[in-house]
Amino acid sequence: MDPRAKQLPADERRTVTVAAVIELAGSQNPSEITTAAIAQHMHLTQGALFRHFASKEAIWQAVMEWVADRLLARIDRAAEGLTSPMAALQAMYLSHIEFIVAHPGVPRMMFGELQRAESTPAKRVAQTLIERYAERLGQRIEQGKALGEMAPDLDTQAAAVLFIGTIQGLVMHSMLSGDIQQIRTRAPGVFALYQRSLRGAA
Amino acid sequence: MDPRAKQLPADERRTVTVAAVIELAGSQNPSEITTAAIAQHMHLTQGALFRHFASKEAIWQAVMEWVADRLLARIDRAAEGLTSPMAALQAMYLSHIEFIVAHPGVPRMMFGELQRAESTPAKRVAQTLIERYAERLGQRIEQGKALGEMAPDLDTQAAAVLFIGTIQGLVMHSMLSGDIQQIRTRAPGVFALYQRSLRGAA
DNA sequence: GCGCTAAGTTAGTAATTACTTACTTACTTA
DNA sequence: TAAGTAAGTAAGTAATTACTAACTTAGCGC
Repeated sequence: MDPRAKQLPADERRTVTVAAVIELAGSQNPSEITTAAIAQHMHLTQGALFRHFASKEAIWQAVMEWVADRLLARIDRAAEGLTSPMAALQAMYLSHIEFIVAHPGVPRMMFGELQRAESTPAKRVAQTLIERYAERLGQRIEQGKALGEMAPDLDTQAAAVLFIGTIQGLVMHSMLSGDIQQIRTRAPGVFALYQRSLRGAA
Repeated sequence: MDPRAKQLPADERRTVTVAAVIELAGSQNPSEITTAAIAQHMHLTQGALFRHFASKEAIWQAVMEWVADRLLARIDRAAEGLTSPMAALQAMYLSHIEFIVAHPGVPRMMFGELQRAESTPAKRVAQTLIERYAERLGQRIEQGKALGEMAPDLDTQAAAVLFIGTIQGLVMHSMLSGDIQQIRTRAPGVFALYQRSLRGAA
């Protein structure tokens, strides 16, 4: 049934490894993912992993880089060409939600990495990701104020923090219910509220 | 300097152990806290811990119970006697922020527990805590709608999710900056936005 | 088809970790 | 003060984990 792993060129094997970790993180605590579990999930022996990665930490770094690249590309593509800053924020929000539904392990890995005390390479990648993300949010919010779509007295940084909190709240909720799909049905309602907070007081 | 631990009665020793874990979680990844580290932090040998707790899991359960009791008591006390639902939410919010500043390890532990795949006793306590928390939020929001302080068409559950997200966003932000105190200065701005979203559209 | 190299396997190792147990010390109370 | 008990110590153990090294096998260029 599981005769033996097909041989793959090194870069492909690395790609597949990253995918395996992302998948595993969807169903178990990322900090408890062992190299043995990763290898097993790929139908490979544990030792083979170390032909392609110098250490477990290097695997995590590759995983976080994959996440950073894909997520930023995704929200950029979603907001591309949208002149309305509010519409752009909404598009970024919804594409982020879809990303999480497709890869439920991602928010868990992100939080897990940021939690670390030491500054590992993987943690630094996660930090840079959020910084870049916040930059993009800040730009759109500033635009929104300039164009009159958002309240002129809006606290840009608070609005960026709340945007991320919006998603975090949904993630928290889905972890409680255990059903990731729920995040999709709850998302619009939460964003509607967020939108109101940007528009200004009554 | 550190001659030997003073002997303590069992219940006091358990209390001190919980405090030690909470403290440790403030400066390191909760999932990496070992029983040896806990014991060392209390100036005790590792073996002594198991005189008072059947297992490490039992320690975590006690810790989460401590958190649940204190946090719920704190937000209840803060909102007590406030007739305005909006003012009550704000009081709960601010007292929660103060709780986090006093015990920065708590949100990390909460998230870490909820992340677990298996249903451990500690995880169940964390789940119950959030459920109770959400209940209280829901009550106040419903009151706010009934009294006209909040938009009548407000999505109660979305508002509760966003409330928690509000705090989660601040926690995320503080984990990035590495400075927990920042959460205190950023908190009012974020709550101001949240408040706007409850009041209703322009 | 031959030979070289990249990829995978197998069976380790050292370090760490939760937990145990036999013994010792401190405290209480009769 | 003597005895009993609760609390703490010291030195383990078995299991797990990341990583290694000696070997086997697959696949590609000539």
